[in-house]
Amino acid sequence: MRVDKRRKLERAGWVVGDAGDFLALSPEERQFVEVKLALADGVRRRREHLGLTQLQVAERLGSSQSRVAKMEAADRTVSTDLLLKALFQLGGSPRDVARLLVPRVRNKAA
Amino acid sequence: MRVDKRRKLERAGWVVGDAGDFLALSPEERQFVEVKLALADGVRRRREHLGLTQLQVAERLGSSQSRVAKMEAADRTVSTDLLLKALFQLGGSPRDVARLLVPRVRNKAA
DNA sequence: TGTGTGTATGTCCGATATGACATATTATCC
DNA sequence: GGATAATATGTCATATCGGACATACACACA
Repeated sequence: MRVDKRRKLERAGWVVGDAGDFLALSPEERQFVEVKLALADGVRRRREHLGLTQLQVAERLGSSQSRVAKMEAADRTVSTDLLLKALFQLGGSPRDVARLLVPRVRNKAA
Repeated sequence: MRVDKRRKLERAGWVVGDAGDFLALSPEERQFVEVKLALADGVRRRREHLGLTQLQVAERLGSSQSRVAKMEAADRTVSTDLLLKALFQLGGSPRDVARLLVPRVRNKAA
């Protein structure tokens, strides 16, 4: 696992093997986290693509800036439901979501 | 919209235009429901493919038969988090999830 | 340095999801 | 019909989520 990804996980509050070098997550948990991170990235990318601030997105979602920040950080307290709803509210489609989950040719970045 | 799909939505508890003929959902809500139904179908298909009963799946998930039934029915009270976790616990991958979301060539059924 | 703008983090309380249980429905076999 | 197994539905107590707010941090620009 790359270091930046590890950092991201840690900041998101997931329990990481302290001394060692790898996650103490079961394969299933790892996949779930992977999905959540992908959706979170999708939200951020979509927001930046639209040239919006977190505050503007929050208003559009009927939420708050802090929650949007947490969405993008894949915080433990945000559900995939919330991430999906945010993505759709920002113009995404189920197909877009599917693309986020599959690193195929790597979506035209950022 | 096909009738069977409509039925499915209704049974799942989503508000459907009573007299009329179509959903009173915004496009975003519709997309979200679409995703949820796809995941729910995925759970059922995966369970059946494994030849398990809802009770057996429940034990594997540390949940209950009723909850599994609700998952497969895309009940309002089940989150996409739960559906995703169930799919992974049943051997699915993020890639599988992506496939569920895109009706491309229609996954080899059942 | 100070001011402004955007983002991150921590906490609280009301809202929703979850496992558990009871009970109903459906299907199959005798 | 009765009996059994699988699935569906309704409710409840507790756990988790979500919006709101305060506040911290980061980075400009003057």
